[in-house]
Amino acid sequence: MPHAAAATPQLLRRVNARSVLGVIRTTDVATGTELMARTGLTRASVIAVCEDLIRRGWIRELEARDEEQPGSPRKGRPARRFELNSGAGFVLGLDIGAATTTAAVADLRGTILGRSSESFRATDIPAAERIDVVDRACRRALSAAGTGPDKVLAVGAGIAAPVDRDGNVLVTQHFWSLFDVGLRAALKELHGWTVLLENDANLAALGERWRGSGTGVDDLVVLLAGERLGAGVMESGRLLHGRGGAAGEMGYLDLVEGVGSSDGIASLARQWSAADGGPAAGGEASARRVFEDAAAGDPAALAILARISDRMARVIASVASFLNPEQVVIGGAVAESAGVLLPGITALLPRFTATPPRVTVSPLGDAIVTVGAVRHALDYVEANAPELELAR
Amino acid sequence: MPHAAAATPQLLRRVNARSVLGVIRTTDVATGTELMARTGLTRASVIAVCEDLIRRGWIRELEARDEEQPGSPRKGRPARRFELNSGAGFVLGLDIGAATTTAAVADLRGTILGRSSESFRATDIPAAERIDVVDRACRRALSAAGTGPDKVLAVGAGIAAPVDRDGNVLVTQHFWSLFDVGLRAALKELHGWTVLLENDANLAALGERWRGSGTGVDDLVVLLAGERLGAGVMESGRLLHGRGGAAGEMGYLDLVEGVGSSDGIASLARQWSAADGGPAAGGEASARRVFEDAAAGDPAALAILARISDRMARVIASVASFLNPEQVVIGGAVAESAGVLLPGITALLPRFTATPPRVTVSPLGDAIVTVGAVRHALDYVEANAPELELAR
DNA sequence: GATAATTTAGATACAAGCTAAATATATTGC
DNA sequence: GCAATATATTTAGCTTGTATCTAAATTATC
Repeated sequence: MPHAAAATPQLLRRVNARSVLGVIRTTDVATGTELMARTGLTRASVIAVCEDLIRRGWIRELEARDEEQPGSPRKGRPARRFELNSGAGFVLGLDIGAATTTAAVADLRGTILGRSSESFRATDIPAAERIDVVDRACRRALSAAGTGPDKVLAVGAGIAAPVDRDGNVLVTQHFWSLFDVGLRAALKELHGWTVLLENDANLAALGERWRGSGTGVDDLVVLLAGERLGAGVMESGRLLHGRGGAAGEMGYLDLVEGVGSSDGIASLARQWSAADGGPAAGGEASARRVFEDAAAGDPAALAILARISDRMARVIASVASFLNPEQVVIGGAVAESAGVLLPGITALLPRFTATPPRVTVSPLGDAIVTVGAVRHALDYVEANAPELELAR
Repeated sequence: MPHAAAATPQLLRRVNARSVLGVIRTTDVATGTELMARTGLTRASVIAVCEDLIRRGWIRELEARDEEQPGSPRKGRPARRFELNSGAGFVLGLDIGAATTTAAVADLRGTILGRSSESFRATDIPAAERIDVVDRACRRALSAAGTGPDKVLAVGAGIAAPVDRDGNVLVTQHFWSLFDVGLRAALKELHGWTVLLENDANLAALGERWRGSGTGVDDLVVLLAGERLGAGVMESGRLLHGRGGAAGEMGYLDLVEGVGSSDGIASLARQWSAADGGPAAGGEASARRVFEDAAAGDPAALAILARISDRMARVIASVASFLNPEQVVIGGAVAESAGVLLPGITALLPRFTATPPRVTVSPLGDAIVTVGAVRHALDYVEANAPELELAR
């Protein structure tokens, strides 16, 4: 029996409050008149909503201004001015990798105020120790941001494993299974935080659409292309998960001609330069070395980059053919270097797909997942504001 | 400037009316008390909403019952009983193929009451003639259903071309470009109908989720697998379109090992049986013949089916790997015959993907697209009820 | 066959939230 | 100082909801 929630008059206030808050979030300061124009509400309603929001701590009213606003030589009675109380709460964005966890703290505007990275002692440490390291990264980032754990409204966390729509980790991979219930329960108990787990490539897509090269693109694919290829897919502005959260996994590349594996750019550069008798295989720097050598004009390195371009073109084309995104962004550790590949990839695409997307490289660098995690947490906060309790 | 619509008190009635109508749609008859239980509204509100809906023609009140209801030996004051006025309006579902157009008429419950197919004189006839044929199919289907054009609330129409979220046809393909503006404008002018264009595979997915083997599955892929492979993809209960509506196109199969083209099952069966020196290539019946021969134990035919199974397993695996659907349905002209392929496909899947979906065959046969088109039109009607005007 | 129990209907009171219109209040410019 | 202007505030009224009480219709029981 679907017991739908009845729409009571209070629903109107919730809807309108969210709408007003949405406008205030996107402007520096807003007057009542501006809010009327942008929400379609009458002044009485706008004021009532604003007073509500002030009481709940989400916005605040500015005092009479002394200095002249340059852009607004106004006459008439001065308007009441409202602004977002951006420090009323904070969110955490986590990038939990195999070796390192990075935490970022942002205010309600999404301004990142603090960061901290902590490395794990080893890759096979027990879950409790792992959670401890994550917690330490969070605390340090909060300190750096000048705030504390009780001000955190939500935590977005990215891991390199399939995560379904409800934030549950697909348990086929032992390594990450510890994080599913464990992390959420631990941080809930320690600080009362709500943890929103997501796949790292999915968060990268959120981040890229928010503050990367795909701003405002509704049909966007982000390829994390460092060691192993993984995709975060947004269609019509929504993340794709699939039944068990494994959407964006690229195992099918094993079967694609001219590709054959889901190895990433750094991995390929290393393999192929080793095969060429280049720098010893396994070297951390050898991938970067290939790009440097190519920049210096080394023919062997250039040949490797051409092979990588061909391969990436096939990968991107296969995705573009089936999902028809407007844009594909290459992100991850190699994003900076990958810029030189773009002309080659773009030129090859029409050979492999009838619907070639725009291809760009992420400007977010290492922060791509944490930025996305922050966005994910903010999405949650914004969806639940202003009912969400700020004070604690 | 996003001029959001203000939430006025009338919004509540709209929301609640939709919710009440949704319950009535899924039950045969509903009493006030049942509606209270399932909507969470109070009796006063339920009655007010129902009276509204009666006035607008969407539901009607049943008279006092004479006969005993078997399942309900009730005491107490008899309840008022409401039911959907399922004949208050109708929808059309069209399957517009290259050779033939089929129209289906359904009432508000989705019961299909009439069908009609009309063939085109040739494939290169002018747009006006083509639209004429479509119109004739519509009129005949409406007659068969015992209703008329003025009772049509919406028309869902499927074509074998990419259609974007707004119902615009990707103009790369000349053949279909005529249908974009032309069909919509013509039917609007002739009858005042609202035409909702969609890709045929997408409609097949809607149909399959509604009344096929994928009922209620949120992450569902339907493969139209007759002549050319095309996919309709639902993720989280929503259709995927991509930027230009080309999502679900399978051109990437050209690059997949062991596949190499997006030829469908019937096409492959014909090709391979001709190569074997089987029935002359091009014969309409030769595809079916392969399945018949295989059923009779013919080794050559069995070998062809094994090859087809391997190929389909690779196709399904590639999709499953990237989108992680819960289920993949094989539909289209060959769906009936394809049942024998299922064990083979299912057995091969784990070799090609870590996330093998359930694979089934569509029970909807030729009607798969029209059923989906009806569902598409009903979705529109239900989303706009009860504001949508019934009388004309 | 009258009475009690039960179930639903209908009526009344009231609260939340919105609009609309009239009135009041600061500020600028002359 | 006064008009013009832009905004704020107040008041009345509408829609829609909930909650509560009373009335009506039917079945079960004595």
